[in-house]
Amino acid sequence: MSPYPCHMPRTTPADDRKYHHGDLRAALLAAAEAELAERGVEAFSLRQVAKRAGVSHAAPAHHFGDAGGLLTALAAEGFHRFLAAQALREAVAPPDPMSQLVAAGLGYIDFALSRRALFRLMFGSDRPDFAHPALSAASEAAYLHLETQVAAAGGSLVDIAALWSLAHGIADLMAAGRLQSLQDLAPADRDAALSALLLRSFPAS
Amino acid sequence: MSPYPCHMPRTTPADDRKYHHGDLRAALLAAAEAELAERGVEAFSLRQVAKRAGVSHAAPAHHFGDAGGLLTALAAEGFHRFLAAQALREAVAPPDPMSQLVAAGLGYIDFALSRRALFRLMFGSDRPDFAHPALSAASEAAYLHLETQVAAAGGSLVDIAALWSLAHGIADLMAAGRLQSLQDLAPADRDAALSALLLRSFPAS
DNA sequence: ACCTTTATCTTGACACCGACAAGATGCAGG
DNA sequence: CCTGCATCTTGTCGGTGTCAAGATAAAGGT
Repeated sequence: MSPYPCHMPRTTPADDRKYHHGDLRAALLAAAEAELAERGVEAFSLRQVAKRAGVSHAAPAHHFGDAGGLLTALAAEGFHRFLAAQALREAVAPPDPMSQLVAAGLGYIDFALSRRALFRLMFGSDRPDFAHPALSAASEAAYLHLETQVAAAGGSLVDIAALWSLAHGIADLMAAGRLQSLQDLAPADRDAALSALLLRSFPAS
Repeated sequence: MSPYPCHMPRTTPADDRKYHHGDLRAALLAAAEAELAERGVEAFSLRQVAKRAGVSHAAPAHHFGDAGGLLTALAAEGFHRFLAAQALREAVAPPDPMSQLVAAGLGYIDFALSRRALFRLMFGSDRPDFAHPALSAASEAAYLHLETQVAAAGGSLVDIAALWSLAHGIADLMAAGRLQSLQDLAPADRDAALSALLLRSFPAS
């Protein structure tokens, strides 16, 4: 009697449930993100992730070491999507530096609201290892993007701190549901209000 | 043979280790805050808190229900200290509304830096029950303080969102160690830089 | 004074969790 | 074919939160 229920191959090539999964690493990351979204960072469970991916409870260890390793990889991936969310806003904004700056801020907030748990993992958790090369590089890239944009708008180091803090504060508070007056606005009005808010970080304008 | 090691009364009246502790609730809150500061929100353990307070692992349940209850009470206490930190800054600041507003912002940041874990529990965690009367009232009081101050300075609802977001963003990012350029400044220079930063949220000034 | 009620705290149990060790399985290269 | 290795499984350990049951002390009524 084989202790493993499913050895026979399936019809679809991208199937799970083979002993050697094929792309378990990616599957675990996807499962982890889903778990994170459903249960939050603080109730995150490695065994639950494994179960969701249809794999034994110790399988993640081989790919990520421990729970922190998985969360580290997830946070790194998160920073890439974070930049993608900003790029999405920048693509439909006027090309002048100031508009691009505001667009990046809106993307920052979009990301925080659409992926609350991931956002908190990246900015409000000690569990990921921020010294890990992959995560360190990813977060560095996000900071660099901000730095470049502020420089293009003729801003200084202080302006970086101002814009970043303001965008981050709005994003974090809204993600926590503490700026309901803003959240209740219609999307268009909301964007306008947020844009006006973000512009305050640059006193010159 | 009694299973309990210490039944005899002690010399000091405020001693622990009696079967009926006397003020276990407060002792647990203090132990919980110490645990929180040492191990962070995410590694917080109810049994560890009980051990630190010198009490059995199920003792907290009677006073707080479950782990969430203890964290809820802790967060509520945190909001009181949060207001106290702001009052400390306001007391040494000029009495004009604008200076008071900046002082409150500095107190906000002071609190986040001196009690990182507690700050994260209050603003970046889902574990406390924010619908609980005690916590709800405490956090409401903090918001009301901000609202009153902004109104005194002739500000609107948007100004509340702006100042709050900026102060919160600075506090959260600094608590995460992500604004090192500001953190490295000497205290006096740091306060000056932060004050200038906070003033940006009011475009008129 | 004694007895009962109630609040407080302890012990014990259960399921779940993260980490480790050992074994099963399949792939790849000799 | 068969040997080596990466991959995945099972089993186990200590730790954790929560519940149930019991022990203890304080309070209150008779």
